[in-house]
Amino acid sequence: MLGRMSTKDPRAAGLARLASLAADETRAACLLALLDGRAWTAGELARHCRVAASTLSEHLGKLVAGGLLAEERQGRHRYVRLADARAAQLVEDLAALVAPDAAARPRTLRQSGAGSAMARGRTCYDHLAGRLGIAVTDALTARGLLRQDTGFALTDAGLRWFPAAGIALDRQGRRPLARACLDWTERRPHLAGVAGAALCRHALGAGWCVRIGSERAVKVTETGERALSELLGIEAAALR
Amino acid sequence: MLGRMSTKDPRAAGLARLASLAADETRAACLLALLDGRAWTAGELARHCRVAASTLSEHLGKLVAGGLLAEERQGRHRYVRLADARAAQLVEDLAALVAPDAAARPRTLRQSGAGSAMARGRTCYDHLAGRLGIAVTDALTARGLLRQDTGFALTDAGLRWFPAAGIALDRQGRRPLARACLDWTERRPHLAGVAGAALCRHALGAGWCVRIGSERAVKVTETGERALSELLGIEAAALR
DNA sequence: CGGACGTTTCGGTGAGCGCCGAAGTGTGCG
DNA sequence: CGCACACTTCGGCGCTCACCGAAACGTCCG
Repeated sequence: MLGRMSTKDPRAAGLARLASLAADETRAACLLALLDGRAWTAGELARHCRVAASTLSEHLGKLVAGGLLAEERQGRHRYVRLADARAAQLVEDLAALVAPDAAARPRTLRQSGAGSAMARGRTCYDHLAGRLGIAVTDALTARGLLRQDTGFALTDAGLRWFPAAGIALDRQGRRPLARACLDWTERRPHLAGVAGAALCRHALGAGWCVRIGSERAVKVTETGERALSELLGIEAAALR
Repeated sequence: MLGRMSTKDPRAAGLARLASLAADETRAACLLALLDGRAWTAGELARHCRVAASTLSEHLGKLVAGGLLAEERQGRHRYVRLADARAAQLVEDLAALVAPDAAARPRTLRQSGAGSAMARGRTCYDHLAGRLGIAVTDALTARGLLRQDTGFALTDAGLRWFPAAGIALDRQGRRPLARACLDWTERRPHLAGVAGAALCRHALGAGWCVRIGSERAVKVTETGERALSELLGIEAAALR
């Protein structure tokens, strides 16, 4: 239906082509996996999706051609990651809109175990999500560093807090400093954008939290509990 | 590929099913048309998309079942509209991400004429877009009523300005007061959310602008030019 | 009541596409 | 140099789905 001569609206054709990239279950699984913000090899994704390497290779070709993924070749490996923040935002939007259905069924024990780890804390592209992400966002709001009542933006106090906490904010580029990202386990917005990414990077770098397994789930360390308590008054109990 | 037993990730299956709704050119054209925020009949959409009524009926069935559209039956008519603000946001996101390609080609004279009217001013779901939307957003920002440098939110002054200008803001519900929506002609964010919708509703109600034809395009009236100039210091020249 | 009209259902058709395995290409390592 | 490994290309299979026209169903109106 896309191959016919475009006697139709070119904008509709473009939108359909873009959406069709995510309209396949295997490609959707790739996009969700890549929401951890890291680069995966083609082989890793093929095993993750349980399809032949040849099949996945074709999928990656389409996703890259469509602009959703960026690729980097290293030797005999092909690394892919989400192309940019806009591509990530699209996947986040789609995932958030799907959640109502998917939230209704924690499958096997193993999956529900992994699910609850994901619900406690995870990364979402390049920022924190899950109860951890919500706790941080709420703490920032309660301390007057982030405003949610009139939109979603840092306050002047918040603008000073980040550098003071040793977290640099890169104000170059068009990416917004703060952006709301709808959390698909908590069903409430958490902090994304430049500030969210900087905070997540710092949290992983300073050992506040560590990744669990190869998934997106993260676990708050004791160091992290102390730091979050001191800096933002987050009680460890809120993270469990 | 979707009909097989779901031995795969259920979240990926849900995302793929959602995306597949927009992955068809005809359905995409419907979603874009419905971005005007109004309800269309099945027949109107069929003519707009240039397909048989029977074909379009099937498309509407899928879009409604998928939760993107809401329908209302009136006599022998079937009215459909975008289901809610989240569905509209998804379509807006997709459209914005597509723009880079589509912006490159204003087709025939007639289309480019309609295109420039759309570029001057239009509605985007339920708020203002195009040069008009950008002008309003910029004016609000310049007057300290809206903050974009730290995210996207009304200021306290902005919170007072709306009621003072006779525009009520409904603060019930989960919809954010202010939200950035990427404009696909201007490539910059304009005001969406509760405040954007209220402003647009007021602008149409008070005769600041009127719709042109059956499309989304709107035209600023002389009354509107005066009001925008007095209230926000927007010069008429900026709207042409 | 009967015709006009908007919408829906149904059968049939053709095109697109996801999947695989086998064979081919290129890289790295012993 | 040659094997192992990661990835890609290709041919073929089977399923899905958008499309149409014809016919059925409702509603409105004269």
